[in-house]
Amino acid sequence: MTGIRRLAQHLDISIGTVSRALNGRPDVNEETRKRVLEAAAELGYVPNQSGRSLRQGTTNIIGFMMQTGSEITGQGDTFFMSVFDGVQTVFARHHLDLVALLCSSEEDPDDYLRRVVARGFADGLILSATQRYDPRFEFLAKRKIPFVTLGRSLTDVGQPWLDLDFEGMAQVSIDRLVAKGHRRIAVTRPHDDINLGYLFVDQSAKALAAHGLTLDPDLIFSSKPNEAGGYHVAQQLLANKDRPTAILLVNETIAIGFYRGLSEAGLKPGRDIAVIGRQSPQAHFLSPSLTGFTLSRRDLGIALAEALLATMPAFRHFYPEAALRKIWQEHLVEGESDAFILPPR
Amino acid sequence: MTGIRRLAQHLDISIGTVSRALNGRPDVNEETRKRVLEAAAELGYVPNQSGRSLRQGTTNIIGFMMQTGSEITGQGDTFFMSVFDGVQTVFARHHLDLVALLCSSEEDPDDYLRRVVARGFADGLILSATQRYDPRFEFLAKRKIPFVTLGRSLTDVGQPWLDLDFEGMAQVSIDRLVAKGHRRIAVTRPHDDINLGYLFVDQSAKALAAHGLTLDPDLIFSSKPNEAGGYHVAQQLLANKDRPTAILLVNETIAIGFYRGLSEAGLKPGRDIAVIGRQSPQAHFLSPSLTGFTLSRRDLGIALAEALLATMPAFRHFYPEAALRKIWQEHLVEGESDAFILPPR
DNA sequence: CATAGTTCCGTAAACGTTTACGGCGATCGA
DNA sequence: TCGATCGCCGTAAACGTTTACGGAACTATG
Repeated sequence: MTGIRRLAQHLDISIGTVSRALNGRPDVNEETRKRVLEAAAELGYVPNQSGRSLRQGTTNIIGFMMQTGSEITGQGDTFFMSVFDGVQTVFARHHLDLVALLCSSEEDPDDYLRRVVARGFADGLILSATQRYDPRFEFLAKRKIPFVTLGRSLTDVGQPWLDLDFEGMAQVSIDRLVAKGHRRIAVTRPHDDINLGYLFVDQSAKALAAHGLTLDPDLIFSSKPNEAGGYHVAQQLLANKDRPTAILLVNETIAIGFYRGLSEAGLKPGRDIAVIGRQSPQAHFLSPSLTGFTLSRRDLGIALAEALLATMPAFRHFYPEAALRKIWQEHLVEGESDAFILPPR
Repeated sequence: MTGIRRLAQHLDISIGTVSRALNGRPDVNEETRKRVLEAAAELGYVPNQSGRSLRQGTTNIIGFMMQTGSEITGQGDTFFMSVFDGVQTVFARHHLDLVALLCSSEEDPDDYLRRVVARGFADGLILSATQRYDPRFEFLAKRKIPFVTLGRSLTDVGQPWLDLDFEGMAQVSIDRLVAKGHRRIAVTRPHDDINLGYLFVDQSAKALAAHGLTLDPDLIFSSKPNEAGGYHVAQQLLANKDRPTAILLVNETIAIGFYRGLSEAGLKPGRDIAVIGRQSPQAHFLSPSLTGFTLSRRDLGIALAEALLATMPAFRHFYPEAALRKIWQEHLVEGESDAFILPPR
């Protein structure tokens, strides 16, 4: 309705000049630029996205792909919301918009991604929940779509990634628990093929080995990354004939269910068993308070955005020294849940 | 690259025919349609969204507007994710895609919406977190953008809405607590101008009045809709000189923080105070278990999608009898948190 | 004063679709 | 047999931008 044509007509100049004025091109008189901008504001003109995309093959949209359905996505959405906020502060500087691309639980993620790319939805993508082997990487690389992943994978196409320091968390946790006398330590891992599970379990085993201990395969508990999964972990733990004295929870969201499971059996974290997990807005208010790792998700979002832009030709020069690949250290917040010290034998 | 032109050339027919074949137009030979579809699949052709949108002014995208930043969005983890899943099962039938439009916490929601609309992002919108008076409604109505809201508002432009039965929850909760002997009952409400807070508090007062009781203004606790808010509520409650014997928590996510706050003061829900809240995946695993209201969020999502499509001319005839406005009853799941019975005086 | 350079602006061609319009051959009805 | 109808298809004009190109007016330079 209020296209550029109408705006040009209203100002009695050509649409070419209007476009140049709006896009900050140098070859336009500053005086007329001012007039154009004022008129645009007055008439509430905003360029039509379709027309612009069609012409210059760019959408000014970055998509963050995630999966819906409570079964699959267990990451609390407060996690992503905080990350989003960091991402957006960077994008806002470049007039980029962030949208969440929601892959239904009924659709195959690879098919979904194919559709997104073919339709030309976004100029760049952020992928999360990276699988151990993730075919999405190769697909995007072949199409030369800029993307960054939140999470590593054994599939490596040279794209930037950021990840949390799961190895570090395993190492620090094991050392800490062993120092408190624990020798029989359980670990959790997500039930699916998400990559972090492998990293965490492997490093836990290595850390134990360094102390001359082994990771009992019966003490590796798989769980869905949600509260129900945590409850199930507690049940697995209780069912073990030689009950472990400590446990590491790799997922943020399972702590609540795990606490509940223990409580029903009359056990209390920090008194009857040592628990180390991941801090989160929820876990922070558990009782007894959870000892766990944390980091600023907002900063993570900022880094994610910068890493992505650093690979996009149009924005690369803004971020010449962005960290393209980085493992983010988390730091341990001490709570009461790992207060349980095993008496020396 | 692989545009419709290339596809037509490969088949040696005109692009017009190709387009008609792909779009299921009647005036094309079934034989050639088959050839076109096969070739399209073979070459991996997917119509460019920008070109299509530009031509027919439609994007096949529905946007769900939400706000990022942990301060603001406190809706429980998987609440939206489950709703999304319901929405998508309906949209999938019509080749509509759902994306979450993420309004940064640094941007004014009204401005954001203006931009979204002007750029022609989506064919329809779903709004949540409806304010008591919500200017977004009038803006969208004036532009004739189809939209539906998850939540009522005093602003009413005739759009469809769905909402949870906050009045019913207040009524049932109050009746239940009064029957257990409670006379001094506290309620919570969100700290901002979101509409549900007014509904809930008003109805609570009415329900109390029906029993000859009054709602003490000092027992209306405002809180941010997150765990920290719940903790703060507990502190407010403990600071009250004439401590209430029961409390209603209107937000899903505040229960955990509230439990923690009580626990630090040596109080236990169900033993020292009666608590009724809202069920959620987290609350389900609280200990003692929370008595609270729940409903199928997936069904809510389905209804939301159908209500929206029923207002869109292109889809209206598919949903002739969709509920355009409906208050969704929740049902009470009994837990242990309201077991506390006040001895008769 | 002539020439070259600069500054600004208008013109028009793209970008990839969809769709109104018209046309051609074939079929049908009388 | 002839006109009308029908089925199918090609042509070309839109949709709203951006941008390469060229030109007009002015300035600087010799």
